[in-house]
This record gives sequence, structure tokens and C-alpha cells, in this order.
Amino acid sequence: MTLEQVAHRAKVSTATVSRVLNNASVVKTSTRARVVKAIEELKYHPNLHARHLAGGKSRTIGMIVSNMENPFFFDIYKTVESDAHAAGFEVVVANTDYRSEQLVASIRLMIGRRVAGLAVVVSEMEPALIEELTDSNIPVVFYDVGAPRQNITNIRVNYGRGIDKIIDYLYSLGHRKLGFVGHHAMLGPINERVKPVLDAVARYPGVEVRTAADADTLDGGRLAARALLASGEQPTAIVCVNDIMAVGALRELRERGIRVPQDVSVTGFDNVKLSEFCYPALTTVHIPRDTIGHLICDTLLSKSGNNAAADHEMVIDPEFVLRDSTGPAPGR
Amino acid sequence: MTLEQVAHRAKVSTATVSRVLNNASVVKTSTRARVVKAIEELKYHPNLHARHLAGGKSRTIGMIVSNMENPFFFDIYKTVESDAHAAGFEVVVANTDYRSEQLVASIRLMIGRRVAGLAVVVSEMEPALIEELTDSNIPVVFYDVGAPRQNITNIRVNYGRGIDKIIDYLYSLGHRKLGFVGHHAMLGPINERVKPVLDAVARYPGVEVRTAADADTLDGGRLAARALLASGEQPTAIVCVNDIMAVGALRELRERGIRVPQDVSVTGFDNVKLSEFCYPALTTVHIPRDTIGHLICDTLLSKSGNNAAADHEMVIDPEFVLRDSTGPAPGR
DNA sequence: TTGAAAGCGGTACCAG
DNA sequence: CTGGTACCGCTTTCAA
Repeated sequence: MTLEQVAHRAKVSTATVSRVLNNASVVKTSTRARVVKAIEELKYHPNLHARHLAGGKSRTIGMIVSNMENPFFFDIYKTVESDAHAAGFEVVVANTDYRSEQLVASIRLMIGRRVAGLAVVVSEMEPALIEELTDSNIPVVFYDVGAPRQNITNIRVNYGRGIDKIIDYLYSLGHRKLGFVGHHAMLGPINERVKPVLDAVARYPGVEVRTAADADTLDGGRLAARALLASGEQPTAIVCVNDIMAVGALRELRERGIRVPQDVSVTGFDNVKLSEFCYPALTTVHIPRDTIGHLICDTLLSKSGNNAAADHEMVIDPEFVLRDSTGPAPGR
Repeated sequence: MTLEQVAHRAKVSTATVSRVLNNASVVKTSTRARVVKAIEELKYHPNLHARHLAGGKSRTIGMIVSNMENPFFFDIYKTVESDAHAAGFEVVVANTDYRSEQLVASIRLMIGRRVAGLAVVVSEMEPALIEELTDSNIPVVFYDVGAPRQNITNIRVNYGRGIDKIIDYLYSLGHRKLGFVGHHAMLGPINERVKPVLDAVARYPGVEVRTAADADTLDGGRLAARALLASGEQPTAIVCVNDIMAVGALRELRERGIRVPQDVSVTGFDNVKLSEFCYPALTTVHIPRDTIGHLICDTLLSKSGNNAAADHEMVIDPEFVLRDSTGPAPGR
């Protein structure tokens, strides 16, 4: 079904059909009626690719995330989508699953689609790729826990600050032997996620921390906790890189008959909904996903507009949330 | 950046550039090298819309789901995506959030994109829309708990069978006063999700059931459970339409000091990962999301291939999973 | 092995 | 208010 066929049936030109489709300019009511009728009879659906190609502009914004399975990313996506829809844009997401080849593929795809804007919400990214993106000339905004990028709008959360708050609290409770559960995106040398923990701990003499990492899933959290528990002395508190993994850790502890928080304390990060619903409810740090989502959309939408200003950086300071998974270190 | 500019720089025709892009036919090695060089220097990314328009075929399959937030849908998506990628397809998802206008919009969008296949994983759907879809001539597969569709491949789970297993088990444990927690997509008259419960209960004289519904989220489950508890006699068992809402119900019970399963039993549905990680772990019914995902992909991919056969229906029989959230009715 | 040119399905400008 | 038509960027014969 093509525009031309519709035009033919309605006995008008393709130009006119196009007009009624975009309810643009003036089309005589009777003509419009004929066209609409033809469209319905033929069950015509305009070809978006053709439309895009001819029109030039995109009306869709892209979003790339590491792991949609983690509600943290999903929450951001949700508000981005909602804002985008409100502005008449649609959004297409891509999941990288923490795999860098997927990241590359997804970015190429987005560029190929000529999206009106792109939000990249992933942890690690090679400089070459970033360059490819900036050269593409499409408005981009990064969300990151890492270092600021140059020449690109960057939203980031002050991860270290959040970790500090957690460690401070745990220290005040008497915890000296800590465990850190991270995810695989942070294997390798000291990275963005582990370093803050080490730094925070370093401020307190006499505090030790061992780390373990696994997949960014419930199971991963469980496995990492198991690894922590299987080797060396049992920590009195387990700090997790995010809530999902913390819930996984909670399960491992429960199955071993280790009580939380009486025997060991556990903390999450992000404050996703689940952190309130698990048992015990998690002490965590709140990252405002909605704010991040709004920021992303505002930036993208205004950028694709006119004011090519504001290629700055916005950093979000996380807030401590006290719940039931933490308590005094045992024997204190 | 366009093909033509690349062609110009490499001093060849656009046809040749196209050839190396699709590494098709024979291109002299030296020529190919020149082109590749030009592409890199210009940081050229082919316009997918143009490519699609010219090429005709799509290489992308669409998927529409009610609520990506529920891991049930996400799990299906995940395996579809993985299978699709393996076959050289990409997949674009759309979330309807249980809103029918969104469903309409998403379907139109997919048709407009001329996707090579479309998976529709939603609860309710108007006949008119279904017709629009069949007329579109694109391979479609539905996943549903409802009645079979005509003329479209339909995968469905025998929801009633699953409910029966749960009710039977609960009955054998002495439960006579039941509560059912559903979600809003099932408001209105007796529908696909509630009816099976009523039917199952009807088989046992003396068993009563009250129902409550809310959003398909953790909070929704909590609220629905609250409603159930706030009115009338306290049920001895709460049957939930899915695991997510069951976890929500668990929280409400916990905060009221009602012990699970000693005071009231709770059941989920789907057997998503979370059902093992919550506390207490949920007795539920297993729906094989991976099988469903594979089925969807196989169907779509083979359909878009040649054999337009198999417009049949596949029904999946769910399996009972016993865990810790159920026990004998109190005082028995 | 490579180039020229005819589309693919729309949009939008220019006349009428 | 409506029609004619030149593209949009790429693929694909058809010849050379």
C-alpha cells in the first residue's frame, strides 16, 4: 500500500494525500473526506522509512542502557519515554548487556537511524566510540558514574559521596570488617566503582574490605555474597553496588542462617522500589531516576532545538536512606 | 554524510560503495580498500531508512508488551532478542503500559516500520486492531492467556490450569476463605484472569473468594492486599495473579504483623526470578518464558521465510512450584 | 569489475 | 486548494 495508490483511488495527487496525512495546510473538506475514505478502505499505513527519508527530521530519540533488567535503568527509561511522548517524540531503546560489542553495534544503529537525540546510560565506554558519537553531530547525553566527558553533556551521580555516606554509617555502628559486592562491568583494575569504596575505607584506620564481583542480577548478588562468605573471615557488613545485587546477597545470607542485620548488615544502592519490598528492607542510597530522566530529555530536546548551549555537566548528590538491613556490628 | 560523498572521495560510483558496504559481489581488493578508507575518513554511517526503503526487506522484528517492568515480559523479550540477533535480526520493543491507545499507536508504528515480524504480548486487544494487523500482511504472533485468535499464530498459556493447581493445593491445606489479587487490566466484567479463579473455586463447595485489583506493580500488589484485608473477613490464603503483585502483598502482610504462611498463605504466578529471592520464597506456577520466546522467534522467522504454514495455536501447560509461602490453614 | 540510472515511498516547493 | 515534480540516500539491474 503506497501513497500513490491512495492518491489514485481518491483521484487526487500524492501531494494532496500527503497533506491530509500531515493535516497540514488547507485541504478542502470534501477532498479530505475522499482521501480519508481511500486510506481506510485500503488500510493504508504510511511507510515511516520513506517519510523519514523525505522529511529529513527524525522525531525519535534513542537510548542505550547496560541492563534493562535492573529496574534502575528501567526507571530512567520510563521517565524519558514519558517526557519524550509528551513532546511528540518516540524513543527506541537498546540493551547492551554490559557487552562492548553490543554497545558499538547499538550506537552505530542509532546513528544509522539518524535519531534526533541519544541518551547513553552505560558504565564503560571507549574514547574512540565517544568520538564517533560526537562526530556524528547528533545531540548526546551521557549518564555515568565515571569521569566527566569533554564536549558532551554529562549527567553523573556522585557515586563516591554515596559510598562515603554508607561507610560512615557502618563505621559508626562499629563495623570494621567489610565486604563489597560489585558487578562484572567492574572487573579488571581498580575502577570507578571499587575505588570509591577503597577510598572511603582508607579514611578509617583499622577497617578492612574484601571484594567480590558477579553479574548484575539477583543471582549475581547471591553468588558474589557466597564468594565473600566462602573465603576468609566473615565480614560484619556487606556493601553492595546496587539494590538488586543486595537482594541477591540477602538470600544467600538467609539460606546460610545468617541473620540480617543481627549477624551481618547489608546495604544497597539506588533505592529502587524493590529495596522497600525485600526482607529486610534495605538501607540504601537514593538516586533520583526521575530527575535523571527529566534531565536527559530536557537536554536532548533543547539541544535538538536551537540553543546548542549547555554542554556542561550535572552531578547528582545521592541521599542516604536508612531502613532495616543494617544494625550494630555483632558483639558491640 | 552520504553514500555519494563517500563515492566521490573514493573516486568510484555509489554503486560500488554500496557493494563494499554489503560486501556483496566482486569488488577489486584495491578498490574496496579505497572505499573503506574513504568511509572511515568521513566517518560515514549509512542511513538505515534509505537503506530499508531501497532494499525493501526489513531485518527487524517488533515486539509489543504490556508492561516491561514486570520481569515476566522482560524475560520473554530477552530470549526473543537473543534468538533474533542470532538470526541477524534486530528487535524493537514497545511498551503499552496496559493502555489501549498506546497499543494502537505502537501497532501502527510497527506496521509503518514494515517490520519483518511482530510479536504481540498483551492481554486485551480489540478485534478491529487484530484485523488491521492481519490485513497488514506482516507475520504476527500473539501471546495470550485469552481465547485463541483465528488466522493468527497464537501462543497461550493454560492459565486456568495453573489456577486450578493452586486452588487444589490450597484446598488440600484446608483453606476455605480465599482472596484474589489481580491487576487493573482485568477490571470490568468477569474476565480472562478472574473467571478461572471463580471456576476453580466453584468446584469446591464451601470455598469463598473475594477479589481486589490494582496496578501490575509491587505497589499495586500491596494496595490490593490492603484492600482485601481492610474489608470483610481475613482470608487464610491470598492468590495473586503474578509474582510481582504477590511480593507486594507479602509486604503488606509483613507490615501488619501477619505471618506468612502461618497466618495466611500467599501464592504467585509466573515463577520469575524474584519469586525465589523474596521472603518467604513464593509458592507459584512456572510459565516457561524462554520456551515462549523461542516459539515466538521460530514462528516469526519461519513465517517471514517461506512456509506460511502453521497458523495454529500452541498452548503451554504451567507447572506447580512449591516453596515457602504456603502452609496449612490456621487452626487446622 | 565498475558505472549509470531507475526506482523505493514520501515531502515540499512551485505553479496554476 | 490542488497537481507536478525534484529530491531524500541507498539498492539493484543493465551495460559497458
